[in-house]
Amino acid sequence: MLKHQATIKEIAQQLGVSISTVSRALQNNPRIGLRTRERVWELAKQLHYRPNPAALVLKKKQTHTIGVVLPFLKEEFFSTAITAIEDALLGYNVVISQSRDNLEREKGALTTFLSSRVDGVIASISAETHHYLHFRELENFGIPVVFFDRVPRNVPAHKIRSNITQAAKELVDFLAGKGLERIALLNGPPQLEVAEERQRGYLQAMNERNLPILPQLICSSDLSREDTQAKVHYLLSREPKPQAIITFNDYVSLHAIEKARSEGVIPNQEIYFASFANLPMMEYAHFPPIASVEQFAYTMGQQAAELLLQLIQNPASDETPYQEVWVETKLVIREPGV
Amino acid sequence: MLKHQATIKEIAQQLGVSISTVSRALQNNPRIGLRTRERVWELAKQLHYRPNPAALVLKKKQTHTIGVVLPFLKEEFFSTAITAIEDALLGYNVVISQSRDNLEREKGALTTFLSSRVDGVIASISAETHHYLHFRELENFGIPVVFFDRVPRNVPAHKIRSNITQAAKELVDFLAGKGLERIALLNGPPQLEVAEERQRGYLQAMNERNLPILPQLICSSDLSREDTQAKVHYLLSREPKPQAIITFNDYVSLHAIEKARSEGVIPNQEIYFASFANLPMMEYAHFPPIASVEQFAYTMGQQAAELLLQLIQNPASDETPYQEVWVETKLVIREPGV
DNA sequence: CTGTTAGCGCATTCAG
DNA sequence: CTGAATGCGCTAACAG
Repeated sequence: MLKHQATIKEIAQQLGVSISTVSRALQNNPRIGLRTRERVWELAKQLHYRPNPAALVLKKKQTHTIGVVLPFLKEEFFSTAITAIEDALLGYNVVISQSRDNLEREKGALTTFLSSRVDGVIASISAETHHYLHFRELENFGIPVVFFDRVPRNVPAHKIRSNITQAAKELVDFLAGKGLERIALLNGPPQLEVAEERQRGYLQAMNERNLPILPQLICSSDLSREDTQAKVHYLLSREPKPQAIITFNDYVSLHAIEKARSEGVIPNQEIYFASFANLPMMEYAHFPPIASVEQFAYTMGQQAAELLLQLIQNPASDETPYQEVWVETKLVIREPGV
Repeated sequence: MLKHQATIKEIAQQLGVSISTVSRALQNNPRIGLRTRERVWELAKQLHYRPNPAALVLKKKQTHTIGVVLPFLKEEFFSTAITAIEDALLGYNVVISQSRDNLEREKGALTTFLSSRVDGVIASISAETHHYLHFRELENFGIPVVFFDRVPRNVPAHKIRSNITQAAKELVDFLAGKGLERIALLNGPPQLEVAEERQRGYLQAMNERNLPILPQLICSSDLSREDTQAKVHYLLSREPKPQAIITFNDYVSLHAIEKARSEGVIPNQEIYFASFANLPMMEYAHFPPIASVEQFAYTMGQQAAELLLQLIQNPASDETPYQEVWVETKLVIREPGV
């Protein structure tokens, strides 16, 4: 039982040298004699010495910790992004916090991050988030914030995003190519820029193809299963019924399809479903959306981490412009004949 | 732009009092006059003062941080457990690290935890982990470690576990009740106690029911899709073929079923599949296992967190016995007529 | 009721 | 080549 983490002071005492000698030796400072350095290193190893990060933080003003807030870890899109962030931020501690699509939780996470003096923050905002003051506060303290995927709307910030507008157009084009006309949009919370973009792309494509834009076929869910299914019920009771429904993401799609089936609809036959994310688990789903926009979660996480790293290293003066990085998407079609 | 976190020193200077007065006032120490306390609090608020945790750590020897290592965040069982841990450990920072079923990564995570002086660790070991020295090292430094679900085999430790042996028996009983006799076991890595328990329960139940125990129908996967599918190929080429396959968990089951289908088997008709975990996503799977053991991930995470909290608070002398907590399981049958 | 001081573990400046 | 002294932000024992 050691029960105690060794300090340079102890090493110094045992070796009969001064603390600063040990400190320097441990940093392989050439000013310290080779012989001494070796002795110090040896004893350090023997005592399982590890520098106390708290002391380092106090001196260096850098915690080597970054905070990540995102809605749900259980969504594979986000857990994959986390993996990328971990990989890109080797040497940093990554503290993760789930907002669970709740603004108050999100604020709480940021407060914790501020208190613990993280060096930077990566965020994907909650479905409830309609202002970004809590993020701005971090920036006021010089802590850079990079958003990915769910970025705030109409707000200058560092953003890693997919070209959702374009992807939404491709989705409409694909469905229209199948001869479908009444295409509905079951979107996510309007305060999310990614929702606005879906709608923009949807409208553009519908217009370009001279398809009818029916306001009653455009609605949005707060992403809960209940709300999604209520909206599906609403859509299915319109006249004429939609022939296709584009949903905010694969989870919404799954919930939507479940509801549609319970109302007697045969998915991707009577009504086509298409969505965003292209989660791996869709491969095993009974009734997956027929098409989904692959969003490359790993790449997004990676880009976010790399940008943050850059912002942390370069002082980030007040004049530094906000960066926007665009990540490719890819339309994945699931042919029915499996 | 503030760009600078205020300190008690600054507050003290601006108020013309001493540092310790401020420190005490902020702790609402009654020794400080009410008037002074109010002034301190007010200025602190105004300056957005937040205590520097690094300084606190240096004094108090407590980081209020706990580390969690587990195989994959993207497995819903684990992300749910994390959520429970977060909920139970309010006020603590939770640092998460994925081993990705890799021993070296697991060791790396623990080294980081040791360096950063976490107050405790919660772990679910990797598929490769066959010794626990890296965990013992933390304990040698007085850092308590609680394992959940994937606990090390034949090693005294704090463990939160399901009664897997019992659950495995129920699984066999269920399948035998359907008149099936040749029941195979596609298990996980043998070094996991949870794998051993599956086998124990399987063997017991098979024996009690006088069913044939065929060694060639018992094998284990390293949990990768490839290995799982290779083992399925092996099982399907035995003579006589198994009538049912119990798999390590739902993911293995999904991969197994996928392979079986590609070999022309109709799942849960020609060959029945049953497994552990009962992931919510199974509800949407095309060919889910017919039965799955619900393991209550949230409860397990919660119990782990609560036990850890207790260990952190109670000094944990060398005499403290290792605790074992058992969490209920529940057999969930998915009736085919959906 | 309040101030002074020491010290947590470490890097670093200034002296030898 | 090495040591002494200082300070990072904070608490707490000791002194008034």
